[in-house]
Amino acid sequence: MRIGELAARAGTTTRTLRYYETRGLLPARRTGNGYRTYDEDDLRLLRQIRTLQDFGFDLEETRPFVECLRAGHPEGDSCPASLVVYRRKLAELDALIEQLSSVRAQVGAQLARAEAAVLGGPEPKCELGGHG
Amino acid sequence: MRIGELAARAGTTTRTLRYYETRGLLPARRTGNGYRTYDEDDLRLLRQIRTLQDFGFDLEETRPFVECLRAGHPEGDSCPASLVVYRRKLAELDALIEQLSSVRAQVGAQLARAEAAVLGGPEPKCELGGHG
DNA sequence: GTAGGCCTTGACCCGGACGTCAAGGCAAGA
DNA sequence: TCTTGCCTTGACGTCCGGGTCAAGGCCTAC
Repeated sequence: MRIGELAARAGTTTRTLRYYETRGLLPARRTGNGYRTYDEDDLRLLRQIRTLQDFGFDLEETRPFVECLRAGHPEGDSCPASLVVYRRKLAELDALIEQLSSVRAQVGAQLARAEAAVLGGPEPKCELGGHG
Repeated sequence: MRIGELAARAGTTTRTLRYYETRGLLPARRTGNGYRTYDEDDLRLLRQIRTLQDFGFDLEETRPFVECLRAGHPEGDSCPASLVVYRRKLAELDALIEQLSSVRAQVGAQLARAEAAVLGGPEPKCELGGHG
């Protein structure tokens, strides 16, 4: 199939596929007139990339999965390198969620304090340890 | 004070202050020779901006707080517009945390599945299992 | 008078994942 | 033949918060 069909079947754009090719992630064969041509295996690779992208993996992080599939393994995560990426991503997610939760708590406290100030006058000035 | 001193006292850079000025967020008075000049109130505005930036607010979101202070209110969040930003940010944080938690669960499940497959699953095409 | 440190504006650079033209080639239908 | 639609490469734009020069002005100290 050509680039337009592949893009449509994967729910993405031709621009994206050309970009992946410049990154060496999804190279294409060419027909006589220079058109890119892809097969069902390429669609599979592309869907692996897209799934991981939807999870927030950046392009480089999808590479081990793509290479794993291209090497003939049944799944993109059938290789140790992919598992390494999974574990690193889990650690990143945990750290990020923790940080965001902390920020959420602080912003929530600020909002509560500011709302109280509006209602009851400018008595408390600090976010912690109220007195008086 | 001039731009270098203000930057140093706020723990930021002169480039950042000039950038804020282009955004209309922290305009500066000028001396006869064209140098920017700031006072203690500007330092206060700048610190408000930096605090919110550290929380992940983008620059535009800090504007209501800055204008609130500039209007003479005791705190940057003493104005309704600031509270609106607080609430919207809380909603964004909640949505983001929820989404990341969902992704975290899915990635965790994928990792568990892939690890199980490596240990005992069907892998006729390769011998990643190690111990057979 | 000159070295050094601060200041000015302008302009380009970074990353990530593409979007959006521009100019033209190729294939198929009416 | 002409139109339509898909394809090609190349190049620039986007978002965001600045970083990093470069060329030159201002002020002070020695």
